[in-house]
Amino acid sequence: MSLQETLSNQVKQAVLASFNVEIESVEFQATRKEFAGDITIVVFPLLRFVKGNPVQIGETIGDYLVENVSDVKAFNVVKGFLNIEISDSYYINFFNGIKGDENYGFVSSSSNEKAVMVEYSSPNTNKPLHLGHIRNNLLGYSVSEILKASGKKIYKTQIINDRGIHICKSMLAWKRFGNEETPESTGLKGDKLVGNYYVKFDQEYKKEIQVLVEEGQTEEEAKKNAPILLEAQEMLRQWESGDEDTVALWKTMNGWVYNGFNETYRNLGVDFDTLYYESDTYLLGKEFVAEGLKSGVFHKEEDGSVWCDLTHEGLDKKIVQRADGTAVYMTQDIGTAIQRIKDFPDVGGMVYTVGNEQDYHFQVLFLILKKLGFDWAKNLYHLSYGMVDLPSGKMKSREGTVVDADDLIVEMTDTARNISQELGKLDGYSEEEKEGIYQTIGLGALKYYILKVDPKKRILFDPKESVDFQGNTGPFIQYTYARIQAILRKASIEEKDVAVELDIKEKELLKQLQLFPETIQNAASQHSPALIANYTYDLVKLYNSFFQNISIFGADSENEKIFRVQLSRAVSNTIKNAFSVLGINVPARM
RNA sequence: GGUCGCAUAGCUCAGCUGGAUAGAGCACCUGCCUUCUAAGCAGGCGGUCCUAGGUUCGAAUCCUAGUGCGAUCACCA
Repeated sequence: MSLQETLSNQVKQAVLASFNVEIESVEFQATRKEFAGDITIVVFPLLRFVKGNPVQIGETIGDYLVENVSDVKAFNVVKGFLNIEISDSYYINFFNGIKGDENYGFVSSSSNEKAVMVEYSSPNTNKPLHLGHIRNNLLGYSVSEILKASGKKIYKTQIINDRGIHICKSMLAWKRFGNEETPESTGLKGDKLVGNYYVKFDQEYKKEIQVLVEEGQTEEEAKKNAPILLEAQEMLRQWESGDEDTVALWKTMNGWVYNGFNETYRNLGVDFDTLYYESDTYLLGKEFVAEGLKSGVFHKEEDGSVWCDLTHEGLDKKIVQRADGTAVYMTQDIGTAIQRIKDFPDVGGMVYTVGNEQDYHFQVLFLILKKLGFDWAKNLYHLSYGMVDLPSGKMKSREGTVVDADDLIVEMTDTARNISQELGKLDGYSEEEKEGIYQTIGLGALKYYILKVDPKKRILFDPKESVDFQGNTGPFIQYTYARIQAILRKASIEEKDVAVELDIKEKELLKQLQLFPETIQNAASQHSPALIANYTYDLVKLYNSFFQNISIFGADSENEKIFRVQLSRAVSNTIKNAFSVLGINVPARM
């Protein structure tokens, strides 16, 4: 039983014994620094049941707790706050229980629980990944790892948008202007090469519009009639009819893009358990339109289009099938969700990592799936996140105002290299080892910078102001980890449980360590890596203060030295575990 | 216009189910490297928690209305 549960029961008994009243719950909070004590019981809520002066009630309960709970050492009452001092032995016991646990904070998954499928990334195959994708990838990966750490089984997936007019545009431009260029012949990453032709298409398209306008067409007509666009549309029709040459080119160019994406994913440190391709799934869902019509969830208009009326739920009417019988985006998503459950029958819920511009779409999607009667539909979660904006406004790939993912990773690594070389602490390491550390730090800075912010909020990213390496940052936390490793390398202690008198800083560290498991659970239920990031920062702040103010090797007694080394190790292990669910590595030196 | 989200220090952000004098980092200013890694520590400066009402013993937190910013409301995906 946790301390809080014990205290809660004892407080209830105290109130029953002293005032003859039964209360349901007791409210706790951490004691503020300026008061003596470790945990505080708020007396005010009890006033509803117990008439009297809050201070006196607090005193009465305090007396009872000191008398009856061995871990309660002393208490004081300030206004309606009952501050309780907990004995050192309680914290020492806790520490000895967890200090050897490498997986502290993590819950291993139980086989009888349903798995969760997390979708993230899901790019289009006509252009390279940018900063917005980075946020998506980091969030999706981290939430997956957090859910895993909280005891869930996870499948990471993405749906690759590999078909449609956008990829035909790149294909067409390559055919016209590409001179048989390949990633090999140009030395370009495949996604970059294909992206270049997407831009090329747009440039040509604009030129043709210009010409048509000069010939007397309106801008609107010109946009529809530009020959290059008509040709791209024709290409899409050919693709849909299975034209061999078109499909072959499509496969080749998508293959280039996948190679490029995989390199970026590898550098970013994210991965997937299973992939879905829109070219396979875009026809799914129509059978459920028929079923929904039968059950009355959907209805047909005179022109043959099929709709779902959600006005009773406070939403609009939503189309699920066009008049010509073809599927729309919503139809596909319905079909894909159902397909996933078929493919992975142990999945009982899904998380969609998609930007907040699609909030409405997912609200509707989840509602429709519920109406269609799927019991897993209640376990769907849209991990919605704010856009990453630049000072100049939104990122637009066609206008070239994007922060390229690969470039950014290189830049961050360069910054880490510069700072590190200036500090010169890596002497004696090989160049290869050094590069690995630079990348760990650079990526750590980037990932932490993005993940520490509440997913719901927008991020303003200024490429001119480099991401910080000091203060509340990834490198700060990594630095503390490396610092502890230096201690551990030098320390030779006898491994045993020791009992020492705790310094205030040591006690604060133990309290913070105690919070880690519940922080993982909270982060999982709220789908928020930011909670882990902030927890870790608090832990590291406390450790650094301890480190700088208390000597480890210069401890007064051998037992104190042993305890401090063990405490340092437990802190570094917790940092490592916390960062692992954020997808951030920790260096042994930096 | 309807709906959804956000608004806290000059800047970037915390603030858990309502609790004590609202916290960090950056920036600016002071100190601390001959001793375990100074990417650090100790301290200073800095607040109309968007506004107005309401609920409550108690509101940054909950409710209502308003303001500002963003998103969305396609037989596009």
